[in-house]
Amino acid sequence: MGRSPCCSKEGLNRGAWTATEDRTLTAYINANGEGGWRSLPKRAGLKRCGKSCRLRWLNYLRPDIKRGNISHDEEDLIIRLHNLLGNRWSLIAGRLPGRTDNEIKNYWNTTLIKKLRAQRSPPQAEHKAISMIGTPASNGEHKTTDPPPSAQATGSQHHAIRTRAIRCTRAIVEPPLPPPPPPQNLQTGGELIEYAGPQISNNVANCDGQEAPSINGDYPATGHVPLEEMNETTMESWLESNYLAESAALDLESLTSLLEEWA
DNA sequence: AACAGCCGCAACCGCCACTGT
DNA sequence: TACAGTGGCGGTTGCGGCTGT
Repeated sequence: MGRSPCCSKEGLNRGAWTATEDRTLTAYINANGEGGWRSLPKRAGLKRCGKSCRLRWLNYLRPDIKRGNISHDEEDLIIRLHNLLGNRWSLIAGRLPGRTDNEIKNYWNTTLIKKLRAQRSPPQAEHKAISMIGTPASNGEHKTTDPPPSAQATGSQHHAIRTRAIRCTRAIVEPPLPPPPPPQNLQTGGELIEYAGPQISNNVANCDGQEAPSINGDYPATGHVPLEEMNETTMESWLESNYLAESAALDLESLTSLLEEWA
């Protein structure tokens, strides 16, 4: 690959993790908690890069990980969220409890791309299908002049949000977050998606230092939106009616901020 | 049975934002 | 303000299993 390593790899194990390494890492994190990834390998007695430990824990060892068998509803949600957010896998994963960004990214790049490309095979349906698999954020602000592979394949025209998630953690006032109200399920086409919605406190600044829309712990009270009807438009209106009724017009930027708050 | 090609997924990488000094 | 350290993200790679010949 020819890239310089992010940290010294001398004497470090690489490649697939062994069961022993997994046990060591799990035991250490169970005893000491997450964090301090750079120094964790030394403290835990692992010959691994800290980044590698973090990735292994987050993508594989975490106890709440749900692996394999992505359901039809989950798949549908991934497609719709991707249509809205682009390749912001961590945000998408945040809407799918137990799923990791890496898993969703892999699933998208392997399974969904092909599936959706196959769907668009009829020429008349091409435009519609293209809009489903577009990468809006990538189109808008991709770092290079070359469009990303998915955009090359699709050439979609979408709202550009951002390619990378920007962490907005500045809280002007940081009251302890009350526990969220009991989850309210969003009715989907035949199944229920557990609502893992916002835990947004008052007076949280957005990226511009302005106060974010006041949500004040209000949670969805209306509008069971069948998943099959959920698209960019219905999702916006659903979000607007349920979260932003008191705020000014919802634009995609604020929607993105909202979704980031959820994550 | 042996080989080649394909595919899925775990892991690695560089980049960037955030935080503390 | 500048800088270094750290954490997190998305893109990419390559290994290993599976399938077809």
